Amino acid sequence: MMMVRKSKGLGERHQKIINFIQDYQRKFKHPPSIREIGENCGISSTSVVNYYLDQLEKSGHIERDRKISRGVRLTGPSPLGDMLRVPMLGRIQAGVPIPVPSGADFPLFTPEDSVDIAMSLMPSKEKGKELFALEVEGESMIDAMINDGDIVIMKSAQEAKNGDMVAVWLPERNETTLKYFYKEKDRYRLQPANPTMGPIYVSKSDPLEIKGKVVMVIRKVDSFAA
Amino acid sequence: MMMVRKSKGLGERHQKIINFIQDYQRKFKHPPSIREIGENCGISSTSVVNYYLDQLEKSGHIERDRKISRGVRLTGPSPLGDMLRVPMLGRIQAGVPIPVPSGADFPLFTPEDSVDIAMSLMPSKEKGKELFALEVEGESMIDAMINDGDIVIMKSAQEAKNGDMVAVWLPERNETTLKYFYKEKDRYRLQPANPTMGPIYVSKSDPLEIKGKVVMVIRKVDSFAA
DNA sequence: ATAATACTCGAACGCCTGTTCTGTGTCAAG
DNA sequence: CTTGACACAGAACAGGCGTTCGAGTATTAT
Repeated sequence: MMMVRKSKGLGERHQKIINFIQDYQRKFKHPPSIREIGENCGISSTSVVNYYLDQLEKSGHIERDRKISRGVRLTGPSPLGDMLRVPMLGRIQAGVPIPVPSGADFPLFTPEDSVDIAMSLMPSKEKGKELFALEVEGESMIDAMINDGDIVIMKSAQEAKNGDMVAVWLPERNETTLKYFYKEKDRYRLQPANPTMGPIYVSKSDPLEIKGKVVMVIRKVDSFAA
Repeated sequence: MMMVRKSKGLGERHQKIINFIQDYQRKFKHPPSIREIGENCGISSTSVVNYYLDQLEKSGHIERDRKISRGVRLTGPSPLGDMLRVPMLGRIQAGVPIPVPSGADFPLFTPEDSVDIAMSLMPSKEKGKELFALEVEGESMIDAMINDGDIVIMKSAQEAKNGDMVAVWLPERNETTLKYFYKEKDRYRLQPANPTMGPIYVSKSDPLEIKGKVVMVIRKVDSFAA
């Protein structure tokens, strides 16, 4: 007869160890040591922990940097990953200029009022260089498929290529708006994202300030319990 | 006279150390040791590294678990944090039923075709319980302020409260749609997110399948280089 | 029963690592 | 010049930590 007990997948201890590593990493931001794993999983010998760690490594559940302290890490669902912390600079309203990052107030850490974005979601590799976030207030951006409460992640920019979605300040209209940007013969075409709405044309001689390119839009559909 | 050199903020070495810790953590998934910091920052003595680490700790840039190996971690921009990995189940199209999670095909890890969401962005504490992501195909959801290519994060659900944004399958119309859900006297009101568009009314006697609640919408404005 | 395999423990070895102490050179204030 | 804060190097110490070895127990196959 074959063994029927638990030879197939992960044993109870394997799972316990994986869970502990995950919890420990989440809590202390660094991996546990072999002895710590043992103490918290009811294993009294470091060699036994090493025994299971070897198995978990072979089965692909963890990786190990041998010889160095706390060199274990989970491989699978990546409980921790690279993310950007984008500062939330303020709100956009139609009639109010965008509070662009005034320049060198960037190294200031604002753990609050910031948005975390998973690196894997960032389109280009504009790694948080001059990214900032704004919350949309009011429904003035509705023609850009952006609603009240949405969060737009923007990259600071003064110029734009055709097809970029940009935040522009139109002095003549006294209006901030988000539109797709197209340079035409002798004018700029600001195309709403909503295909059912028409574009705005701005002569090249008229003032037009590009504030930044939109990189991402996030809408949290709270539906906060009533 | 006061010192004018660099007493104000962070010195060159402070910055270098912070950057190294960040890069190292990103690369190896665990913090560096004091000696590793020294070697990579041009510091030949561990005591000097410790010297700077103390300063960075007092200034709040890092935290330290004393006495334990590799117990340094950045505090500010949180290069690593808790995030959810939501499986991307497929695409939504107007005339096609939503590929809901058919039940127990959940523990399968799909490192590809998944979306990482920062925990801090999740509205409620529906911690990845039955979350799944869908990519919107076509412009059929445009009345829900959702466009082609958008990613919707949904929570599996068969019922909904008033005000929830839900994905519903309307057998009579043979249509999948995202709408705000309101239960009225003898009918359901499906309100588009776009205020300029009118609602759809469905009699309570008519069939209506709620597939899930929309938790978040993400639009990546690629503007992929032309 | 015997052998093989899986699992567990304890201890010891030795490198890794954080901490601490002593010493040196610089620079500005007194 | 002296003093003292500051930046840095080097060495030494003590404990942390991964690794390895020997041995014991239980379960299963032969």
